[in-house]
Amino acid sequence: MSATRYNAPLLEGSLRFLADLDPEQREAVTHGEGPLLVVAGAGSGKTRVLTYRMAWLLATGRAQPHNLLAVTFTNKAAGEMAERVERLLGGPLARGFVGTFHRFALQLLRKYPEKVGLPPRFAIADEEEQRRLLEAVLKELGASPTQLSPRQARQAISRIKNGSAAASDPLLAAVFEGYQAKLREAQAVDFDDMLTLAVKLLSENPELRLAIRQRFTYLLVDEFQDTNPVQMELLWQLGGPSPNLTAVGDEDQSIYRFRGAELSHILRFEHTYPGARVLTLGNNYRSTKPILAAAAAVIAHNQLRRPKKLSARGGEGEPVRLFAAMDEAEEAAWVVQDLRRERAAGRSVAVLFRVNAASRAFEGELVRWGVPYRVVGALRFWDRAEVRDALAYLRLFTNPDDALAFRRVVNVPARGLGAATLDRLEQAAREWGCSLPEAARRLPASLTPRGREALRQFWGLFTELEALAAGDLGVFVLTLLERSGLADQYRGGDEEDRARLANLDQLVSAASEASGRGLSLPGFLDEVALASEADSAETGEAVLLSTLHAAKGLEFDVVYLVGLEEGLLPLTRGEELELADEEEERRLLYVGMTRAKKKLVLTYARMRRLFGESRASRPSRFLAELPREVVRDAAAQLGRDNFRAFAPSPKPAPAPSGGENGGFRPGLRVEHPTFGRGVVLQVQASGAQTRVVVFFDRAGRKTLLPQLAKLKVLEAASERP
DNA sequence: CTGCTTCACCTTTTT
DNA sequence: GGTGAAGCAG
Repeated sequence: MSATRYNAPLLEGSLRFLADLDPEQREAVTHGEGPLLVVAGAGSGKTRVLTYRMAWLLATGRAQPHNLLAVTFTNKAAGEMAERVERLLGGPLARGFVGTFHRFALQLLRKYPEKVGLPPRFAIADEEEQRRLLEAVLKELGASPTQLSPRQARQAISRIKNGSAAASDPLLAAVFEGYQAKLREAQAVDFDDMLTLAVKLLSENPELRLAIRQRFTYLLVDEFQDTNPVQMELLWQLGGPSPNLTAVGDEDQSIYRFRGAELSHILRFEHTYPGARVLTLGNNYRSTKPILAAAAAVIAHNQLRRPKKLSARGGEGEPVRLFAAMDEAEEAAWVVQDLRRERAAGRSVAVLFRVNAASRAFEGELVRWGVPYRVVGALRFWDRAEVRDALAYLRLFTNPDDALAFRRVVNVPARGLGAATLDRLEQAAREWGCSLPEAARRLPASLTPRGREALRQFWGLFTELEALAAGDLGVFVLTLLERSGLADQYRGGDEEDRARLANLDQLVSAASEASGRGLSLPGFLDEVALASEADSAETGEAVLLSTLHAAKGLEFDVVYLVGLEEGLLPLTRGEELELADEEEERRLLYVGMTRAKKKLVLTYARMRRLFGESRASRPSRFLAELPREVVRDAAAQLGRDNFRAFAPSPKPAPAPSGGENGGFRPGLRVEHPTFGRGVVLQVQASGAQTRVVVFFDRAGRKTLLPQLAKLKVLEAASERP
């Protein structure tokens, strides 16, 4: 089938959509060729700009659908974006790609596995499998858990793979190597491998790279502030030095540093892509003035950002509300009473918290009052043990050499194939130089007669399933659940067992539904592996309970941001916080605050039970950053908690802009003899010395003494509050 | 080999 | 308070 063409009448008709945009948005949407960064503050319509830009590119004939490659952060965002573009155009986005970096990478790898040395049906190792492999590697290397825990190793390896760290430690290097070997042996890749291998694929195959560049002539990236170095490299492979790249992002909403995201990608965009255009969307259409003023005041304390102004187009509205609870129970009770009133008034409501564990108190309270709610970020459906067992069977069916899947389910339900049998199989696999499942198929002589028989039965199931492979996936999965005994495990049990059965039912429905969309079994498994929690965060009638992370991109009439306490937001593990970490915590708060359209409530508890035991807690340091005039009860509440005294003494306070600090103020473009050009982030007056924090295009962030550093002022920055 | 009990560790945040 | 590994009896 040929690509959809948008003919002239439709074209003219569709350009009318430009009238929906404000001048800033229109400027971004109608940008021609070359790299473009759209700095889009919270609620400034960035998704609108991205979708309208895609529509504009199509409607003006610059691109055909298959020329568009749009990358979003979640699958859900991708779905919404595609839908909105299609609605604007009244036509399908056939063969255009709209999805996550990972999905794009996986698609490439599925198409050309042999070019990067992968077996055609490689598996995707989930977190638990990663941990298992790492435990084994660490054990083999004789590393004590105090040296390097599997968890630390996983984090470190992930950072190395996504390019935000190097393997400098010898032990870590050895673990890395052992881990990769085991992954390959199991014919699996982990999440980070998808990206690194996609980069490898493109960088080592010039003809393929060229073909892809010729096909995808327009690149669009959402949430650009959360890209990590490998993703940047992938973009580079896809677009080269002067791509038609539209990057949309906001450094104030970067909340994935822990996952390797680097703020410098957005802050240094013009340097990475010389000649790039940078546009700013400065109108916030989401929140009322008090909400936005409060959020802006908080985020202004960050140094690693472009100073900018976001003006509220919304009305005055009610002040931000602050509530101090005795403990987490009172916090939940108060919030639920308040949100019941809001719901009665027909407003959408969310409760946001820093850590998943905080949702429990609210769930209890909501159940008590019969308020419908949805939890995002709790144990994901796809992560439930019974679902994973079933998926492992499916994986093994898809790839008979998937050792990780085999290991998971040979003995589920128990069929007498325990540790001893697995040891023998492993031994045999080593001797024969084949995969573990392959050894199990060859039934080595070392097996006991019972083990042999059990394995025969086990494989018999797969033979039986062959006959159904071509049919409906739902039927296939249902048969699998019955014949394997997975379902029987939970029959006639307690409430928990019934819940498990219900989950398995849901899996059957999901498979059936995927089948209806034309997905094959491998396609279904890939989709499941890439599914994220945020994907399921529908904003319906129910109250949404969500982590701050998972709430990014959503909006609600009323937002309750709870647990604003030292140690919880900012989250610390005992030790003090580095500046970069504190700033990320502040951004998290900012993201949460800017989800609110009409009403924002911030709460904290003086006593919180975390971990079984009760601990006295202090209000978050960020509360001291709220401008009192927009916060109701602030003086009373904070005064009662002697809050100012609690607030840790801040770093040298940001100097008032335009002050007497040698003529430097945030936002100024400057030049340095060694570091080159940059922008002033902050001016610190401490004693007689003035220090200037500058973010250099090439050299990154530096703190300088301008008296010594020969900093030259280039120009006044465009935005000035 | 299984299923039970006990014990340690844990907690960010997620594609 | 929850999970998962380890240890032990049948």
